[in-house]
Amino acid sequence: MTEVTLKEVARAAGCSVATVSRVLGGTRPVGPEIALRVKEAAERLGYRPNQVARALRSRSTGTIGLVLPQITNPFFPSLVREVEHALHAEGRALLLADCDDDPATEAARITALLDRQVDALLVIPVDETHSRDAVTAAAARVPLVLLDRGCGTGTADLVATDNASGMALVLEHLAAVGRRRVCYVGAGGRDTAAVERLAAYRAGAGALDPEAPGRVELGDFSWEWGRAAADRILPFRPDAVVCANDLIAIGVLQRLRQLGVDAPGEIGVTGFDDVPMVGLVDPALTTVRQPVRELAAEAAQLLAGRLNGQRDAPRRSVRLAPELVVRASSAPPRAASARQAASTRPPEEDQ
Amino acid sequence: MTEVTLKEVARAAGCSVATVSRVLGGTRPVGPEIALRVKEAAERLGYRPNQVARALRSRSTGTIGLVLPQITNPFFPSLVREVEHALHAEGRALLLADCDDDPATEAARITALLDRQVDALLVIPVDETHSRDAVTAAAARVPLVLLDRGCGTGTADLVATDNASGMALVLEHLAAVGRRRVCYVGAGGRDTAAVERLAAYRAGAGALDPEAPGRVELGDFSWEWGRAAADRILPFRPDAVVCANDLIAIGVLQRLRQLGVDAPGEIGVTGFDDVPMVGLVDPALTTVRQPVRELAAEAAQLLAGRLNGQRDAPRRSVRLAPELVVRASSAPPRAASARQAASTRPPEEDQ
DNA sequence: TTGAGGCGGGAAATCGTTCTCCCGTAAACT
DNA sequence: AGTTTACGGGAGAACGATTTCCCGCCTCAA
Repeated sequence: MTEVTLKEVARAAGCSVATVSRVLGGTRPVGPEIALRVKEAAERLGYRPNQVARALRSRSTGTIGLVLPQITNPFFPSLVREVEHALHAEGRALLLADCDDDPATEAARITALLDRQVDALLVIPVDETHSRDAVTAAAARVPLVLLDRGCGTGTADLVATDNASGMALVLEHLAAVGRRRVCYVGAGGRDTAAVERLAAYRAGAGALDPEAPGRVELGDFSWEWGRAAADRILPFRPDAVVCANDLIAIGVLQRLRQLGVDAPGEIGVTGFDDVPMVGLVDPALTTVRQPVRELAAEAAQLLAGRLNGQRDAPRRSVRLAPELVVRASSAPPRAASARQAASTRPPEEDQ
Repeated sequence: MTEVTLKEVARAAGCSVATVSRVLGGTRPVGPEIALRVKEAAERLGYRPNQVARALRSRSTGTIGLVLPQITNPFFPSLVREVEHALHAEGRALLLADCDDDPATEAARITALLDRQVDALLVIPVDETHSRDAVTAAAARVPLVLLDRGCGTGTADLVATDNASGMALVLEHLAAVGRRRVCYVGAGGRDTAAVERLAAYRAGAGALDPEAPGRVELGDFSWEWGRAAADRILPFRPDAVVCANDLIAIGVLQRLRQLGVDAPGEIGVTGFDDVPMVGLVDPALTTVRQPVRELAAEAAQLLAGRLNGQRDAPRRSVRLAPELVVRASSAPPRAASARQAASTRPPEEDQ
């Protein structure tokens, strides 16, 4: 009554375990009358194959490890959700590991997952440089796809948002609504999200104003930093603040409001990620939406490919284009000329 | 070079696999010189025990399944984080399953995890009634702890916040700041969070105002509903709105501001959960903080107990007391008498 | 009629552990 | 001295599936 095994099904169906395995797995043709008896017996006994035994024999657990910096970072839950759905749709399961933003914990989690014989790993690295050793070591043992963030170059497959083009979209948009005196509130972390967005800002802001690439304040990805940064960028007298993610942008907006600065009338603000909570700030935040579902789907597909023999295909690096979501926080400034305002679509209403 | 097994370590150390297993597992005393040779060989070869084989033999995977309604619900990430840390600290791993708020998916995920031979399950049920069958069936096969939400009575162990006392704290507090004309914006879902909070409101609100228990609007746990509900409760002319969770409260606050209603001057608002984003609304939200870490720790400990033989101990139901966090959104109303205001601690500053 | 080939089915090896026997030898007791 | 423990160690049976052989039978062609 405890656990129905192949052997018991075999006895009930009056045949050998090999035959039962073949019927249930469809591995080899089996005579129709025996096949029926087997299926019936399995059904009647409520047989469920033991995945552990199956894994031991076939050297595949059907399990994928996901290692991420901090599940409490509001960008990750939706990504985790999509990954979970993509994997379960293929009959795989997800082992989740949270690193607390600490590279040492990350390394420990990775080896723990490898010990559990995961078929593959999805890793969102904590730190571009400090994560590298653990990631490359792991990539030598199982297929490994870096997700959302890179980690050195060429160490593993990568599926991430194209941060550079996202930032370019933001800068183009700001130019279109007539903002020139932009500045940047970013994160000083060594993860690629922080690094690439900053680099893209520096590369693109010069087109708006030669001084703009220099007007940069770096902290972390929190709204507390956004609040603090607001005070530090005011001396620049900017007409737009480009933020490295939504949390920072929200903090900036809050502090500006507190200081009585009109946004977007006086200063426009943009974010990055389009996390759910941008829907509740006022003014609604213009931001760059990461293609979360597509990231997850692409990563899952890449993994599936690696697991089906394409183990030694060349490393792939997939960049998915993000989408600019224009909302109220970057509406044309009060002082904008009529020409510019007319040539621009009005920001969409707060959803 | 692919995978170091016990057999290879045994050969390198010049002894049998049984001995190696005993040395590494500490199962039985082994002669000191052989023990040293074994440890050295294992170290040198970089031996890592295959957890799958170990699981098959010892009938324990060291793996725990966590089944939750929606990881994108902002209350869950911190809970998941604490659970993950608690489990990894004991050398276990976490299989995560997201149900999309759908009982059918929930049932499928549960059986998928059981097929994977999880040692135990943590379940945050989607629906008090529709989740019941799957949960009781699963509880018959492995230790199962319901987390944060119940599911019928007596079907499994339970670790949750004491919603009733949390709601009581809110009502007491509102009384203390001199608010009487309260109403409730809740969720009509069949999960216990919704049900218990509503019941506690109905039970306690009568002490403030005989009419209060009747002033109830039910929707779901979203801030969209909070916005909509704000319009529906205004005809009550309340001086306080008690919300079933923080998202609803945030929506209510937003809509009130939009309508030009002064909060907390005219209407006080309270939430429930203390999710991170309450830090960024204005006025800062008075809410009930769930003891997330303690919930996770208690659940992990309960599981550990069940896994160490106390399989048949009587079902436990642990309720942890939440804590009222007083912030600006429930400050005494403008019209409050000096007597009441004086007898009340001023709301703490926005953190 | 007979040998080759296909096909349905079973026996048993295998995956990498853990754990139960069992066997020697040395120490301790009668 | 003889018998019993105690103990260190090995051989091998599980665990529950998959998979490789191999065998008997039936069919078809020579």
